[in-house]
Amino acid sequence: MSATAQPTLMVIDGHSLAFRAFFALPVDSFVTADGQHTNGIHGFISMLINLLKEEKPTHLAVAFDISRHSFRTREYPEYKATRDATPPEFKGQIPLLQDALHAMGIQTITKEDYEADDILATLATEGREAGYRVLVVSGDRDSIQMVNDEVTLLYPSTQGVSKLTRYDPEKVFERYAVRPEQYPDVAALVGEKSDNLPGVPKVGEKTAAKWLAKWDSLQGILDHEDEIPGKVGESFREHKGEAIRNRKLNRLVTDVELPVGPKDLERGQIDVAKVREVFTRLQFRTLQERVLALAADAPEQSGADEAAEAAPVRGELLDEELELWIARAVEAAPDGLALTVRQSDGAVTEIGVAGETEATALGWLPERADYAPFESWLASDAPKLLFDAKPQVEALRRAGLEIGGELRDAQVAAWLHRPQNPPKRLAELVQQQLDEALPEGDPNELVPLDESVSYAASDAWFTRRATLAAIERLAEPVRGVFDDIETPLVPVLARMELQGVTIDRAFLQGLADDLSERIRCYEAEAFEAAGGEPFNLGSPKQLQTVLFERLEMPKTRKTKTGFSTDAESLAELERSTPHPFLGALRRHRDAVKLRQIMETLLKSIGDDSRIHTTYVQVGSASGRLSSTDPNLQNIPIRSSEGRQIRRAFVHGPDFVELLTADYSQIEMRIMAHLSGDQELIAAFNRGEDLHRFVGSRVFGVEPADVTSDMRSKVKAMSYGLAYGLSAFGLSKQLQIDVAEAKRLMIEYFERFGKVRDYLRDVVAQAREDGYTQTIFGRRRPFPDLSSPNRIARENAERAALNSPIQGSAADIIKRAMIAIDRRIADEGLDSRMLLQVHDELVLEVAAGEGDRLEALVREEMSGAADLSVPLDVQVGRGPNWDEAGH
DNA sequence: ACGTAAACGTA
DNA sequence: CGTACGTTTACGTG
Repeated sequence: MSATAQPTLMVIDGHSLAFRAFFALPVDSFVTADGQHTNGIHGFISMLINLLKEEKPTHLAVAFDISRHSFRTREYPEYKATRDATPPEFKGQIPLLQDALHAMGIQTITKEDYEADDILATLATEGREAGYRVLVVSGDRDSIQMVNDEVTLLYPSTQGVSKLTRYDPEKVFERYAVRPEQYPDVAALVGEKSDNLPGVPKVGEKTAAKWLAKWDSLQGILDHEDEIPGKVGESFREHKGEAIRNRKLNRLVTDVELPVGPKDLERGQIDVAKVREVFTRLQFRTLQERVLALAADAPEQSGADEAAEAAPVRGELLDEELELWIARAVEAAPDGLALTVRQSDGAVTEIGVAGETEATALGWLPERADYAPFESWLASDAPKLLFDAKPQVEALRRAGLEIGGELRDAQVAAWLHRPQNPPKRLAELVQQQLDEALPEGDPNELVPLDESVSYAASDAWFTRRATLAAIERLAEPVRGVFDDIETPLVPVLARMELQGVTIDRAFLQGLADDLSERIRCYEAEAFEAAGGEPFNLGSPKQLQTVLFERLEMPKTRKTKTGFSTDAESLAELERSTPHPFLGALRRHRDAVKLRQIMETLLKSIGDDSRIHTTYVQVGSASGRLSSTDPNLQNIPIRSSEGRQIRRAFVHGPDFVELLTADYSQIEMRIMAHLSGDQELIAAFNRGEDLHRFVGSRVFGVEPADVTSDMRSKVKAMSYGLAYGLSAFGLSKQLQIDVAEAKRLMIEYFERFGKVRDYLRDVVAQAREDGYTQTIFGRRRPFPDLSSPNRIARENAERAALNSPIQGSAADIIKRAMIAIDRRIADEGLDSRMLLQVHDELVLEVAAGEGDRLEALVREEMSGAADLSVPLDVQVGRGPNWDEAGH
């Protein structure tokens, strides 16, 4: 670094640049393990490093606003009054950024009652007078007035924060056609929307520049205001007050009293230890290296953001060599080796393995004996680290390979951190956990040119490091969920998926064929009723034309694209404007929906006559599983028509029946437990009909006198409460007026006050902590609880209300599944667990095992949690899912 | 070819 | 203006 003859002072507006970076970088890509957003900090530091390298300032300071208030807001309350509140994700980034800057030996300056730009203007003025070359870095247009021959402004382009435009006097003139010191006059005339400062109507930059060219300054224009012709002239004379006010406000103060002057701002030493500490906390691995490289005055490592250091890959090993390699690797890595299984059409093709110091890969061919050491390690109870373990484990099982030991899944660990959006690919996890870019093959290259690069080995290498990092960062109770619930669940789910459920194809096909026939009838009926013209009944758009134009029905509620034709709206129409078309349409809709479900199921039946769904372990933010390809968690049950579909779910040839077991009212029980409401707890312990009991309290009658109408109202309310139901929502659901719904709710909370207190406290606690927690320690962040956006905030409140309840129920059934799976194995039973539908399990019963299995399932499900209320389990058995249900 | 909106199935 | 999901169809955009 060559010393420049003239010292260079760089002054930066910290707030405005961090804010720009915040909006330039995706919020979700920069979050620490504990949920702190860091995108603004990342962008700022990254930009700063580039500036230090390119501009080599000898003196440096970063100025921050202390608050949104300054002498300007005191004098003119409307100044900046329309600014949106700071986004919650930005909150907390500024203090952390200041920590990072201090660690880098960079001074930060604030001044009560002044904005950062005033500090910059003061330092720029003092610096210039003291003979410095001055660089001002700011995202505020008012900074343009500081520019002169010695002071250059670096202003972020509209693109992002990485590109800065240099404004010297020539550049300012080129852009605005005025001299820098005239710029505030332009701004005063034109106005500044973001500061809530309207200007003179009809005056834009062009007009302002023209006037200033003629009369030099706002004062000059005022002196000649009568000479300005036309409408613009009138406008100016009418609104000159605004311009004068704006000009007062945008004048930067150049003599703020500061504790430091330019000479005190010589760049300090980087505190290496502190940089390590702060940057590690922020999980900025690459930036940390870049900063430390800067300190060592060494050339930077070639941008780790673009490509991480390649994995140390060992060539293919066989027999004794492999045995030795694995033995050493296991020895050095008690927390597990990583595994990556590559497959093609469901068959294993290559397996990568990674330890502490090296990774290797095995090209997989069935029947090869030289991989025996690998197979025995695989079957051993040594822990295995994987990203998205389940499909890989299933491929290994299909290849006849046994896999033992804990299956620690990095995707699951990362999901426990951020259950809203888990990493979908390994590359995302690596970026998130290690701040490195995963080396990847060119996706456009069908056949890799360089066969020597094994991405299986490389992926395993990065999987290992990222998995350990993700697990390490789990907060203590969440770590418990990972170790005791999610990790043991992985092989259980894999078994369920591999097992699949048998479908009576002929029966299902028969149902579908019957429906098709009926659909044709309904369709003809509908066209007839609508005037004979055929159209697409499945098109909401065409339907709207028919309903609201041809048949001139009253308009329903609005949707984004027109008027709703959903079931509820059509039901209202049937009440208000009966018409044969509506009935035909409803029957058609119902039948088409059912047939669609049947067709989807038929298409997914495998050669083994079974459907193998995929359970997505990271599929929900609450902790539930989700089911895809096909979704077996939304098979109809409410209508008798729909329930027929469940008759197609049968036991396989080696089994004798299906067994279903479900928790009754588990969410209500969890609410009773969490709230500690003694009356509710006692009712559950007495084994009463809950809704009847609650109904008797709410309506003040004996339980025996609770009518079915009272019971159903109370039932709807009880369930609704756990979802954050409002009086309005309840009134709509029960078809009663809002006042009555409100009365019901008040009465309910009168009787069960602890429930109300609990629901209120959940949200309050979540707002404080930033997350909710289940009974077993699963957490879900809720940043929007402090959102200034009312809609977003209220949505977050309802979700927060529900999440400990829904999440605890998910924890409980997962624990039961693990226990049942273990018992089945320990007791050597041949029966199998097949399906999970949130509060229900479906098992396939082997001959002679029915009673024993039923007892075991009851025991493990009701014993899955120790609550202050019993966990009641309903069990049924039968030849198919419908008859096994009750 | 892909994404979004509307609709609707489950707990 | 009730939480959590997944799938299909229509229809718009490339």
